[in-house]
Amino acid sequence: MKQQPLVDEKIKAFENLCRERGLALTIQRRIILENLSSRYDHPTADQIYEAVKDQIRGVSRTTVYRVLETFVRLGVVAKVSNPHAKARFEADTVRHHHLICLDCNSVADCHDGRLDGIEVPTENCDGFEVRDFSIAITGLCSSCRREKTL
Amino acid sequence: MKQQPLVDEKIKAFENLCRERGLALTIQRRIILENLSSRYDHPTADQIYEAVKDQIRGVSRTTVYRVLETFVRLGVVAKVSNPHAKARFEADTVRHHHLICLDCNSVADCHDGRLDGIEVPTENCDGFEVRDFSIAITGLCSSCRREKTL
DNA sequence: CTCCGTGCAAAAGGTTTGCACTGGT
DNA sequence: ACCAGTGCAAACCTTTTGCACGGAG
Repeated sequence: MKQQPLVDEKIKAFENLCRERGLALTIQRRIILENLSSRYDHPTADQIYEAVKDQIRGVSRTTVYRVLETFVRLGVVAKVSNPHAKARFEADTVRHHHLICLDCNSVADCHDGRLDGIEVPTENCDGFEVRDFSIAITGLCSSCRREKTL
Repeated sequence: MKQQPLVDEKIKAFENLCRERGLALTIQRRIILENLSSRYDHPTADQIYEAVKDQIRGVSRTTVYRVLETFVRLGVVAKVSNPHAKARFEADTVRHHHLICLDCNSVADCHDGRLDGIEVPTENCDGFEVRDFSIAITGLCSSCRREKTL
């Protein structure tokens, strides 16, 4: 689990954002953000639903989808690109990259300073205005690698 | 449109692959590959279906999905990661990167030599075995940018 | 001639939408 | 008290699957 302080910060920042914009700080939003902030994996909407349904009496899958969509729109969480159908989410908004396993489809984070300095062509590509970038590294995660050699 | 020679090469390579592996070179496979190889965008399975259904009498959506899956398995085309639900495909197998528009969700290619030299940490990340990588650059494409300033 | 590949229809997810109610501000 | 946010159910859309037929090797 991530350090509690990080989760608290995230929640606090979101509380402020809600106040600023007059958004309702509902139990659903709070617990979903709390859950997503405290995990390392990149859960799908459904996995988040499974995780929070015991904490929020009678929460619906629909709400999870809507809350996540709101978070994405606010820039509080990110939708992770991956080559599979399901959308995956993460609360880490610091620039980092993703290790995507070709075998088990898991998505792991990779914070590596060496990759931060990469210069993305800002002007060259047909007038495209660069906002951010992320590297998707595909390969085999350690556990799938282990299985292969067995 | 891409230069015709590129399409021809792609088809020829696929013909050889079929011969080698004893795969059937059906009209469906040929026309779908021809279509995907000749376009610059990153069409969804459905967009390809729309494009080829007039050329292949009575083709079914199912076939398009299955043919694309076959191509991906053979490494002839790639499934592009993007932060939206639908899978997108491309026939360009040379390493390159993607410009993803936050506004219109379009995916454009970016071949930039400066990005080819990037050293991805091969050993650091928890025993992950790196196979390949691709950079997803998010921002605004030129036409969406133009609209915004209007 | 033999199967692989296809078409059809139906199922299986994942995600979105309309509407009425409820809880946060 | 007002209205954004939620729950429910149903719709929607993409993708997958089972089965029988037909065409490529």
